[in-house]
Amino acid sequence: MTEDKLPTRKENFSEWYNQLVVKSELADYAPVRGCMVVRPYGWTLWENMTGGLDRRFKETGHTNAAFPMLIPLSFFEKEKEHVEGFSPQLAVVTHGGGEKLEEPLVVRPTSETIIGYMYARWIKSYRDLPVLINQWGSVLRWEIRTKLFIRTAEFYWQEGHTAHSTEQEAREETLRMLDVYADFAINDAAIPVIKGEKSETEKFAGAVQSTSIEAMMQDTRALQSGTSHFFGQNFAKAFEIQYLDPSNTLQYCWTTSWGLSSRMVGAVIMTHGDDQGLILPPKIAPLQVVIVPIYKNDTEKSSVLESTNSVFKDLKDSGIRVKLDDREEVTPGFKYNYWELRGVPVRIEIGPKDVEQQSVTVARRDVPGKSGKSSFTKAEVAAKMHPFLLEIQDALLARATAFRDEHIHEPASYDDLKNIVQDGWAFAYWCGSTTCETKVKEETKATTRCIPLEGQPKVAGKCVVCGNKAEKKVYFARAY
RNA sequence: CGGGGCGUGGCGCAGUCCGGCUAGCGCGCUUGCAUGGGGUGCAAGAGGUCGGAGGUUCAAAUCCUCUCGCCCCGACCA
Repeated sequence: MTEDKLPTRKENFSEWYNQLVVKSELADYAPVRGCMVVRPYGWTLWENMTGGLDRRFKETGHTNAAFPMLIPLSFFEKEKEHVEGFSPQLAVVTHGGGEKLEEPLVVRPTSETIIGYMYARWIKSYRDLPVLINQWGSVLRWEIRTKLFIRTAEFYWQEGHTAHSTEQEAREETLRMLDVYADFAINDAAIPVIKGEKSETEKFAGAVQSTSIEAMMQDTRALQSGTSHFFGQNFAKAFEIQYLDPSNTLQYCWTTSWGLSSRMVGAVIMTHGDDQGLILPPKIAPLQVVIVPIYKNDTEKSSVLESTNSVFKDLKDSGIRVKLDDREEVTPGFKYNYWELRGVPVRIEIGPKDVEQQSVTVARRDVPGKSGKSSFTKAEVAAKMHPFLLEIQDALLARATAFRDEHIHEPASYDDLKNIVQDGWAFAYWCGSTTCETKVKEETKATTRCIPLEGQPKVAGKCVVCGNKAEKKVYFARAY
């Protein structure tokens, strides 16, 4: 375990991220290229995220199930765009039990095909609809360039798959789950996101329409943090997912899928972290409070530990995720840096002076140095901690929102757009043509992120690239 | 696929050109003592078939041949 200083975000944002993930013990590199090991601290963070999502899925009527990891290769060939989109990324199992398999099996890169196959068997009548199933698991997409949490071959996620009797109901489901993702991102992860529709080139392979939530990282690059797809009847026709309607006519279902992955962990790191390390939002932080005792000799030690123990108990009893760092072999200063690197939202310091005054010193992770320190009386710590954590949660969201808004600009011209996307997002009229989109990508590396669902102008304008009539505005940005 | 670079304790490196005692250094790790309100100091330890195979030699981390792996740049792909 190395505890050297991180590079600053300004010096080298990418290197800051790579080292931070490893040093904070969120994750580590696995012996297989492209794969990562999620360490206990990182997995606890992910669990706190999945918990918030899973609760929301249940509230919106979904139930969990599990589908197999291995999928017959032939399944992928049933939907044309789907196979074209995924075949370069597939890992294929050709042997089992020492023998060559009759049909190769694909390690799932996503589960539309196998779930579609099962839905076709289960759905017979309009009375069986809607089917609202979610699956938690991992998937594998072959990747060369990897970055822990952001792009790895295997990653953890959930994928919801639903089938409906009408187009409208399926479209509503897609937007409902996009709202769930946005609500989670904003309120739990304190990440402001923009909901929008993907362009033809950016949408999911096989979808009629893809929508996503897009977040801005501190290097101003965009990160797609959750997606929701409307498939129309594409998969229903490929897998014959059919039902008899009330008039005894055979109909194809309308299906959707939606997913949010462990990439969200990367989003939390790159949205909130600073040069000292992680800054975790209290709602999802594995530890919300860490207590550091300070003493010089045995006399001080016993009175200080008495105080830390009682504060620890008060906080724990009130439902706070708290840790007492009573290690004797490292100094308090070392512990400050250690827990700051790991992003614990609140640090409580208790020394002889605090004991004497029946108080504790409280330091906020999101406000470094003396200005983030204040004093609570010992008796009120537990009562004050809940609102204090909420205040921090709000401050993180406000800071991230301000940062994002400062880096979104509306270009006055195409040249202006080229400048803007070097250090921000450009919000501009776009005619919708792939030609214009591709031109921007080739000349600036920026792609269209999404056509936002909200905040569209009432009147048409001119495409920032070609000058033709444009109905809607889109975000252009460099993306992960 | 083309060009360049690197493999030496857990991590980062020196030593290789010009072969020679027991292969060093920093960080980390273990133990002890002191220290303790912002990355503490001192001392004693543990830990290496020098990427692998073969060869030259009295003697190889060092020279020769083959081989494996990784990184960077370019090409290709999205």
